[in-house]
Amino acid sequence: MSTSPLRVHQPEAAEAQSLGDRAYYRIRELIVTLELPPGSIVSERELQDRLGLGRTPVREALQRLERECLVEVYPRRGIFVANVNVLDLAVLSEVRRAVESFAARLAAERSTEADREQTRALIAELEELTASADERRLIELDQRIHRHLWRCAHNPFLEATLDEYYVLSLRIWFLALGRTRRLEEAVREHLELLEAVLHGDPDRAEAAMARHVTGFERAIREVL
Amino acid sequence: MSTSPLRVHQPEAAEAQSLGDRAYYRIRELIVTLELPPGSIVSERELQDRLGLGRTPVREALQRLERECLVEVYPRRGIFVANVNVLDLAVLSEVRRAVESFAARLAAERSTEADREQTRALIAELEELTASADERRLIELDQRIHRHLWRCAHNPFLEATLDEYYVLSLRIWFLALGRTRRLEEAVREHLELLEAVLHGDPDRAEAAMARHVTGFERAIREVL
DNA sequence: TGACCCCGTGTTGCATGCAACAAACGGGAC
DNA sequence: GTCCCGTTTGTTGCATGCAACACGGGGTCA
Repeated sequence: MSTSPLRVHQPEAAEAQSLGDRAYYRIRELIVTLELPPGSIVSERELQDRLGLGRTPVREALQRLERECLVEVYPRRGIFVANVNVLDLAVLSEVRRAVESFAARLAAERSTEADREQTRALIAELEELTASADERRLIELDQRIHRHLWRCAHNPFLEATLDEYYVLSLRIWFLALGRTRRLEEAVREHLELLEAVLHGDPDRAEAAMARHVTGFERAIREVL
Repeated sequence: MSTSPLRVHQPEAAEAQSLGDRAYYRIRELIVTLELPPGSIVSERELQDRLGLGRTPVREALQRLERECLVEVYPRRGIFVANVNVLDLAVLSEVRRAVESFAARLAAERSTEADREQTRALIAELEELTASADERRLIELDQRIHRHLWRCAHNPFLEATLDEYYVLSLRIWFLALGRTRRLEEAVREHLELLEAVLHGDPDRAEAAMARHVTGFERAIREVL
């Protein structure tokens, strides 16, 4: 599992981060990939040993994760990986549908030529992918596509907000991993979405993203 | 100044919070109300003395504020209150316009009877207020209105996200304090907004909120 | 006069120790 | 057997100490 090619995106710096940041990204990945499953207990001490880090960085990371609803801290009792229920999925998808759609609209309006270059590259990747549908690879690509679109929107606040929501969604996706059967759909949705952004069609991009998020929600809910 | 009736809303618990939370809310208020002006340097040590708290809670608060773009930490050099420029206002308002509008739509769709009761109370307050227009009182009321609407939307993620954005906007409002001249407008906008929510008219609520955020942005930009 | 170096001071990053509290356990009384 | 209570263990909240680094000032040398 730890040799899996799949990773929750760890931004930019390979090394340059503080220990607190590194702890954050590593623990977050453990949670999102379900290596630390929902409801499980995690103590600061255990994470210190597991990550080979001191207590301060681990604590910083956990506080951050708490604010992002990935763990729940019960003072002097323990820390638990947040549970997931179908209601969360609805509430979360509702916000994502609105905000991601808006970002897609902006992306269609604001893509620079460099942005479009990358968009074309992603489209090419998508077209190659269709046949050999490995879901983990699809997750990784989905992630890259969303992140790319956020950047194309050229609004850092939006980017940060969507990243937070995306991580929560991604964990739910992992819960459903292997039981969903809509890869082709997803690919088609992405293609239309990217085409719309590439051609600077905000309405179509917004609608395509809304459909994509809705489709994602439905597919997950079916098997959750 | 510290006796001002105006406060950045400090959620629920009067006492029950941890020291870290208390440090967070107090420092945030200092920053939003410009008692710690943009660009000024704040050291952990100084805040410890000022708040009478230890270093750990202060550090936790500062890290949180850094993630929310209220301070900037330069490792081993110092911590600065984030600067504000007109570009930030545009980028921020853009997101707020989209997300607050969406929340207003949901509020119109989902208000419970208890919610409507409070909405009516806020409308009454607004109508009384019109004459004696004290801007600080207006800020306080604006804040209560927005928070109320978020709650009416019944989506905790949305609420948290909008709170974060609102605080950033509020600081900018403080920067322009006393130089804006659109109180009547704001009141009218709020009235229409609340009426639309009260009567369960999502389209009108959404549009009213979009106008409100846009109007706010323009009014501030004029004097910034 | 100007450039350079050394070192003192201030800052944050991180480790660690102590305290407060919550739960679990065990023994005793009934 | 059951209930109650003291103790023990584990957990996080917070304070504090040390280290690494950045900057500034003063002195030196050219």
